[in-house]
Amino acid sequence: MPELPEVETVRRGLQPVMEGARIVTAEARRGDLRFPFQPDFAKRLQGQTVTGLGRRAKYLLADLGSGDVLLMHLGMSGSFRVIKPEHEETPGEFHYPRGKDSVHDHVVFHMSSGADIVFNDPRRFGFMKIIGRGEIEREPHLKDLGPEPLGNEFDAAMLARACVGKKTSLKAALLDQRVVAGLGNIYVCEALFRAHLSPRRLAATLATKKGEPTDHARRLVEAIHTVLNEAIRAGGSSLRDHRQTSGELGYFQHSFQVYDREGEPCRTDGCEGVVKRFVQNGRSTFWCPKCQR
DNA sequence: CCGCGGGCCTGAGAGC
DNA sequence: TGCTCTCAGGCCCGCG
Repeated sequence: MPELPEVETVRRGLQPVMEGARIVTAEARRGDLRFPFQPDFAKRLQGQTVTGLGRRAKYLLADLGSGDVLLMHLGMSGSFRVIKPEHEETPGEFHYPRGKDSVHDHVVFHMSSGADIVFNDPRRFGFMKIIGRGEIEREPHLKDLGPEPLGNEFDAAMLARACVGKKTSLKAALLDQRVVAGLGNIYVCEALFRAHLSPRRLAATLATKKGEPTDHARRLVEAIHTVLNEAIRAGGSSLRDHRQTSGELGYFQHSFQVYDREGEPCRTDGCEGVVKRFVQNGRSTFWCPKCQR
């Protein structure tokens, strides 16, 4: 499921009920997700105050009062939902479980705010892991990540530099989290479309020319900024699993220009092209061969 | 070192 | 209805 806009949507939904609140109890309702839970995972969270909730690429990081950090990843199908108390009730009163469809509810946090936070992940490609704050830079999942696409350091010069010597397609380069961290299949397709660049183009063609980033690199950075910001504003894209923490769907899928639009007309003004699909590195690429070069 | 293909899981949808 | 097949928003690993 989740690429950067979906994860950021989840972060914004969880922040008000997590930050400043205490995890009264945590439950891991099975032994593993993508990896086995650490021994005493739930116990180590019990009683911890969440002092902040951040995001790095597609990872969520909850800072804990103990100085530890809870690292969370949603995999392909992970989602969080917040179950709020119906009235102003005594904190400590739990509201979960609820509903029948809870087989894939794998982790539950009972918060001192009165909210229950439920992590659901049918495919179990997600994971949670507690690490020390000092270990963040050495953490294998984080240490090779490239720049945040919406951060200050990600610009045309940086992208151009990252493309130097790349022997792969532009599509594959943008999916490579070492080049830029947070894009996935949808937003790579959408950004390439908006920049009118072919997913088949060699990544190295964006590389720095005589110390100056190419216009193509500038266009692409601009397209990435636009598409991510719009998607965050829309609460992400809901194809099947993604939900906002309120349970509402995101609605950026209605703004897709190419993703999942095979055979439909290109939406570029004056372009008579048709959206095509083909497989690149084992993933579907959607694009308009007429206006993406 | 780099780039690619397979594998990890479950569920939805298409086709028969 | 029910079976089988393909495909899905991510990432790790092993191979060449």
